[in-house]
Amino acid sequence: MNGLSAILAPSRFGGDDPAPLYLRLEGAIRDAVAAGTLAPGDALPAERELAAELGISRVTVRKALAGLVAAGLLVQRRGSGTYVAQPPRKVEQPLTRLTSFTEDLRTRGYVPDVRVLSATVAPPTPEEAAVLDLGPDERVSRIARLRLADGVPMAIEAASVPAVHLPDPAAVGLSLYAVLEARGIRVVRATQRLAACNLAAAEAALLEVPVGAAALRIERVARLADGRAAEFTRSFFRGDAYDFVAELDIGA
Amino acid sequence: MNGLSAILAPSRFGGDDPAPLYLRLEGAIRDAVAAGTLAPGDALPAERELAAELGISRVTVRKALAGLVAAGLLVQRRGSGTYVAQPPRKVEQPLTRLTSFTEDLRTRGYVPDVRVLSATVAPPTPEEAAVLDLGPDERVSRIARLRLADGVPMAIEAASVPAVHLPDPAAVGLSLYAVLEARGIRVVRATQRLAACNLAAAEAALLEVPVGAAALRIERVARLADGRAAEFTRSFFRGDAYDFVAELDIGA
DNA sequence: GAGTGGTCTAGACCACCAT
DNA sequence: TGGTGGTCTAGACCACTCA
Repeated sequence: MNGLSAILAPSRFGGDDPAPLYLRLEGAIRDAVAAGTLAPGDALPAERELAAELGISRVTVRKALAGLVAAGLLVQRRGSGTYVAQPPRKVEQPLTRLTSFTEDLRTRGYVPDVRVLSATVAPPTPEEAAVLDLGPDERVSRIARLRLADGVPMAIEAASVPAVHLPDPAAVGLSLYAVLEARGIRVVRATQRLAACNLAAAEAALLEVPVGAAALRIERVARLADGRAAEFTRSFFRGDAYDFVAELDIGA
Repeated sequence: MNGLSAILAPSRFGGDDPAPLYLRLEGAIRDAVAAGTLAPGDALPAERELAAELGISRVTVRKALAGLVAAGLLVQRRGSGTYVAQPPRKVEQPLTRLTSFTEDLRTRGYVPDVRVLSATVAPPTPEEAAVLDLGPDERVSRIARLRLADGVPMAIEAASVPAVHLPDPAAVGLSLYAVLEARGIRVVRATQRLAACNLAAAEAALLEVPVGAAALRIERVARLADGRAAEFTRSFFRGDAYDFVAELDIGA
């Protein structure tokens, strides 16, 4: 017997609230987490136990839990149980400077790390050809990396660079710009597009968040002093772990 | 009889794919939309019909559809049916200038509109008191608005301003800054924090997107020339409808 | 009134994790 | 081995939409 169900029960249950059962259960658990009755790391009663004690079906309990897992409030581990999630530390990043991810994290006291997911050379996709201004007979080097802070996945970065600038993408470790710089390629400015999206299964798995979790999708085109595009990068930053900060001036 | 089920069936069904049924159905529908077999606005077969023709249960069909609704690929209308979503036009906004939402939209060819959700004067919350540097005996004016472009909800804006600057929040229509300016209050710069989040039920309903849809949460603190904070605004921008663009210079 | 999605149930089997 | 979450079923009732 676990007393938690008893704690959850009175708050929104039993009344003649017309809201769906699963939403009432969701709200009750949200309240318990907000009130501290359920602390990060705490295990919830098993689904079957919750269902039995609340007198509702397990499917309904699962629907409530699914909503909270999608919201990042709970974590479910198969074979183990359901737990209150640890709220991650937020990382801040300035939006108006072209900074090194690695240095950025280090100066903020995190231990940066990177995992190279893939490194290939291939003909450009139509999108790459258009953005990087490449002919169909030229080639692009692609490097996909997973960025971590203190061991926690923070972002996926997939960069495309004309192969003439980066013949060996596998040589890239922490910093793409360091490798480019060593070859005399200096990026001086970039245009960044930023939007929110729900993560698909593949990206969610890499970032260790539930499918559908919110992320920032950032597309960056970096250019040389002469205006030629030298890099196209698409990144996915975990929405629950990253804050971007911008200083704005008054517009015209 | 609707031929769509027959079209969906062969692509990933029937094989001994070990993936869960609902994920296979999700993939099949994704493929059909990507291939154009299902075009935006098209109605899908009814849930019961899909279940019957595919020989699976309606609960499983619903789980697959729920994933695609959360991803923004489908729209469900109670009593009517399930439809392929219309991909919305994306609005671009520069991130490095403090611009007027209304003017911004107008110059881009949209018809801007606003709905005032609430306008109140009240004692500050602890958060407002800290950010706006208010004493507990001072008061804040709050104005919550829904921004629309061509009639489509784009963003929710909840602004808090010291009441001495804005005695009558109900007087604010399209532009908060215009009202402030008329009283001689000139905002000259702002700090903006930007993160991705999954929308809760209340915000999702206002923006007419499914619960859990990705949004940009932007918190802005605007300041006067003397550095005093004059405005604190928290906004939620639809992730599927808004792109923020920033020009970056090379960092130190 | 017929059809649709929204909710809910009771029960089943599986894969996985812990002990 | 026993408990956990993950998947799936067949059937039910409701509220809503649309003709």
